[in-house]
Amino acid sequence: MLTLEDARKALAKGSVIIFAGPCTVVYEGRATSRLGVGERLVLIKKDRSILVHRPTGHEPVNWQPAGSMIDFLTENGLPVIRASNANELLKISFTAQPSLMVFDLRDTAEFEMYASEEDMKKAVLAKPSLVEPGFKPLEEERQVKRTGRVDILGLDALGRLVVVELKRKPATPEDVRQLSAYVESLNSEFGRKPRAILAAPSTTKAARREMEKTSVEFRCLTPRRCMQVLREAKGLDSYL
Amino acid sequence: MLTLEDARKALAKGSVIIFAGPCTVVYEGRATSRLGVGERLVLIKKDRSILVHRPTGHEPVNWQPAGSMIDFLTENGLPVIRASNANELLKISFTAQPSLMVFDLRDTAEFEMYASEEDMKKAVLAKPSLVEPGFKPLEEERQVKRTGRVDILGLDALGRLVVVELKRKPATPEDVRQLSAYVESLNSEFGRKPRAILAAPSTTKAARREMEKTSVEFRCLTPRRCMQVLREAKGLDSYL
DNA sequence: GCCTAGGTCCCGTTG
DNA sequence: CAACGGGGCCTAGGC
Repeated sequence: MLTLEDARKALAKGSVIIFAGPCTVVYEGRATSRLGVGERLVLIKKDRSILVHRPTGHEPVNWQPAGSMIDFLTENGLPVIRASNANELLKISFTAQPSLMVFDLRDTAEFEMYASEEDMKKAVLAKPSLVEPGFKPLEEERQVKRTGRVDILGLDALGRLVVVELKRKPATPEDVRQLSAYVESLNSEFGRKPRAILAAPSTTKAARREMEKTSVEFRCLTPRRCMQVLREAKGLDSYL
Repeated sequence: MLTLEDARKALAKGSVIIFAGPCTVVYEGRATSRLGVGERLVLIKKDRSILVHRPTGHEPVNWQPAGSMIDFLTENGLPVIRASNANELLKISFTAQPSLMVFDLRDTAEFEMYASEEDMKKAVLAKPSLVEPGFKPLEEERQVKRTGRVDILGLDALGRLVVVELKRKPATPEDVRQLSAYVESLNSEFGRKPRAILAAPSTTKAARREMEKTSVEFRCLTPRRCMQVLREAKGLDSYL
């Protein structure tokens, strides 16, 4: 039978802890929440992130991000977990003795994710015609100066400035507004409107309406196609 | 020693399952990911949501939302979990015998959250002067017709139409664009520009610039203040 | 430290 | 069903 003292030691040692049992949960911070008695799992990781999971749902019902201060207390003979940081407090009060499990997890593997918006950008830089024939991205340095608002700056076949926004999901009116706001700021800076191209697998209807109003152009581009292009480019690289 | 057959039965019965052990994870779907060998916790909930947790970090490294199809297989004498839905596949392959835990969690409690944007709206409807002296929200019916884009429609002390956008966090340029897009659509519909008020605890600098350009007004309003007003309104209700 | 943008975001609500 | 916006979003990157 593991005790709170075991939990303290395990956490100090860098283990992962799970409590399983009936509890109530109170949270005060950016918002406030209350959760009555029910049986839940409480995960405490070695970085002192903490998750309260109900028996359903992808998302934890309550949590505290990594780096919080974790205290194990006893109130009325039952365990209480306090997880706090500068502005927030999470308090988990068990209403019966929970079971306690300790895990020593070694995990140093790298996590690799593909088909992100960043990958789409790499693909377009490797093969600019994905945007349109004759499209030429500006050199990296001039890209960087404009970073943060637009994904790719370039010139079209006629030498006109083009701002390209990439989306891995169907484009929304929000995406269109973001792009046309950027066009406007370039316009007032240089006195000339650049072309704007929104490259995404599709658009919502409202986005399409917004595009017509603001003369943002749509170019169909899927993450899948971009990954193909990246594979081909890589294959070519290793061949050469 | 629990077996995969036990896991199948537990899941069918509505229990929550945790596997703990070394595994690799492959995901194919909206994106693609690869995770090499490492020791992790795999939670499978009764709604067949599934979470793969590494020893650090609030977020699961891989997952599948509720309702996926879960298969427990054996490959080379070791357990494999396949969690799939129409378009996505998550495959967890253990590289050594994992431990298996089963939990029967009863949890029917209601989760209550306060200080949401919705609560801010309630507070303003209870005490419209939170927006400005003389502000009068339109009746609920005329609100509803306009729902989905703007939080509150009302009239100011001079009878002018006012659209109010509430935010519980510092207002961003995106928030300003959203509001002014709405103002524009009302303008082209009625031929007259309504006033626009963004009520939030603060604004980012870029948002402030965007507000000046588009004549969106700022009103400082915190979730905390709104909760006070709601408590007072409630207290008054129970007194009357 | 603030601020911005992405995410397999998830999730609820509405048309 | 798509679509739209909130969230204690979290997290990574820039400045």
